Amino acid sequence: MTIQRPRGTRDFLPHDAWRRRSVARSMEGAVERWGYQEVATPTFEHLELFTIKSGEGILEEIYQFKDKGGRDIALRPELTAPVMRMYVSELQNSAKPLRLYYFGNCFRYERPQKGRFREFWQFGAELIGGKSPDSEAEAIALAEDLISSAGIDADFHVGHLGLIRTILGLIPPTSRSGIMRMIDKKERERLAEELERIGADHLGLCDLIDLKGRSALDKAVEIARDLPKKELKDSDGPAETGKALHSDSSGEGKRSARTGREVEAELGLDQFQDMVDLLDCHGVEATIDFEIVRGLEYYTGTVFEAYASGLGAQSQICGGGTYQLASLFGGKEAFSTGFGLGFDRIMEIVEGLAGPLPPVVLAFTPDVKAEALRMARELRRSIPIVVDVMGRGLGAQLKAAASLGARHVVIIGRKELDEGRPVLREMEGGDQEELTFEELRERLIDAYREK
RNA sequence: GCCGGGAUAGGGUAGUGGUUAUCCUGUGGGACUGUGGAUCCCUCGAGUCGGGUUCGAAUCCCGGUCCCGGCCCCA
Repeated sequence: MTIQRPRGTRDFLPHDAWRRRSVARSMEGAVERWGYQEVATPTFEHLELFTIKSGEGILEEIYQFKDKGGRDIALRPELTAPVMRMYVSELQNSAKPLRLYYFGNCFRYERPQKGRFREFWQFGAELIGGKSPDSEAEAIALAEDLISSAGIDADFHVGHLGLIRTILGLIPPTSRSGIMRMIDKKERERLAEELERIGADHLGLCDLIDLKGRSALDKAVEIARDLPKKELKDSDGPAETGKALHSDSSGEGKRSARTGREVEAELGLDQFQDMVDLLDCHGVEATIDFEIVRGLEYYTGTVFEAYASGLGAQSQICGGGTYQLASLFGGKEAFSTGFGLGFDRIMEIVEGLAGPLPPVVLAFTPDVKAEALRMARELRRSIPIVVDVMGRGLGAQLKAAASLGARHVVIIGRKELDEGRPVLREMEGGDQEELTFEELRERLIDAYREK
């Protein structure tokens, strides 16, 4: 009986590995043209790093264990927290903003299904050190560039959490997470019923998350302006108004005295407007969509997601937003915008990639093996060269070359060596010619360039 | 964690309780120690695992594992 792979893991055969590396290289090339630098963090971290950020609830989906020193260790379930941990401990004093990217495997103990595995790869970037419409727009434009560099079309949806958080602040805390879930799950009817039940149906939440596209922002601004006048109808008690607003302290009286414009600014909607305009300058088409909430864990402003065109429910391939995590890990507060790309899902969509180029085979008669190996060594400085290790005769070597898919075979025997003119054989068609070593080398290099 | 469908050589498959498990492809070798994918011959290689029923199980039953699809979840 053979040993199986652990559930939810995959082997990548040469063709798959080549495709993945090829796409990863395209994305790396693209992200580096934006001036981002690669970073790498450990595959495992202290468990605490992830529970601080995401809460104890994630424990059951984390691969964790005690090491031999009794430490609680976790295989990383994502890469934002490790990168921010690294930032806090080693990069806090570098010039801002910091532009970092990463590509690495992550682990989650989940039920595998289409596009979801227990070991999966994330490609992501973080722009650390500023909370400006400019940096948010850059992050989104970068994400868009990465996805298209993989040869994929995606629809971008951008949203903003300021207003939703404020409205949620008017809702009894016990109802909030349920409401959030319904928004996230797009359970519109249940959401409406629930809002009505708790007397919050007049706050504009349903209207807000229905807002899509160009006019969405104006309408959101209207909702925001009306909001201060509103209180919960017959609710069980006063909700913790304003608590969800990230500027921590504002009394009720002061709040309601504000003008609509101030409220709008405080919610960040004006900045969001700027960001959307900048996206235009970046040449990115994105749909404004206040339904994007991304779980609301620690995102503070703009949030965004991307969906691959032409796929169904599994189509989300990117998610990100603006957050403040540095202080959680003991650093000075720093706003950052980042995103992660689901590399495996992208690979499921990518098509039209060729495979690796087959090598050139150097075939030789057994009596000149030593000379053949020397020649192979020379050629290998420029081109992939394969020589027989099975002790096969010349005919069998050619047969093997054919099944490797080789397009060229160099043939040498005593005669070719004596004349100093190896034979180059075109496998397709069977043309052969005798060349000097230098001519041979040039010819092969050219042939390799073309493809 | 839940529901459903699966699992037979490396890949693809046939086989409804009965000798030695079918075929294709593939691997290695040979015909063929100076010219390829053809042909022929030989070889290698399999019923997911564990229990049960039975004189006898790839086949029927139970459980585990893994895969596929869906639910939950998705930082």
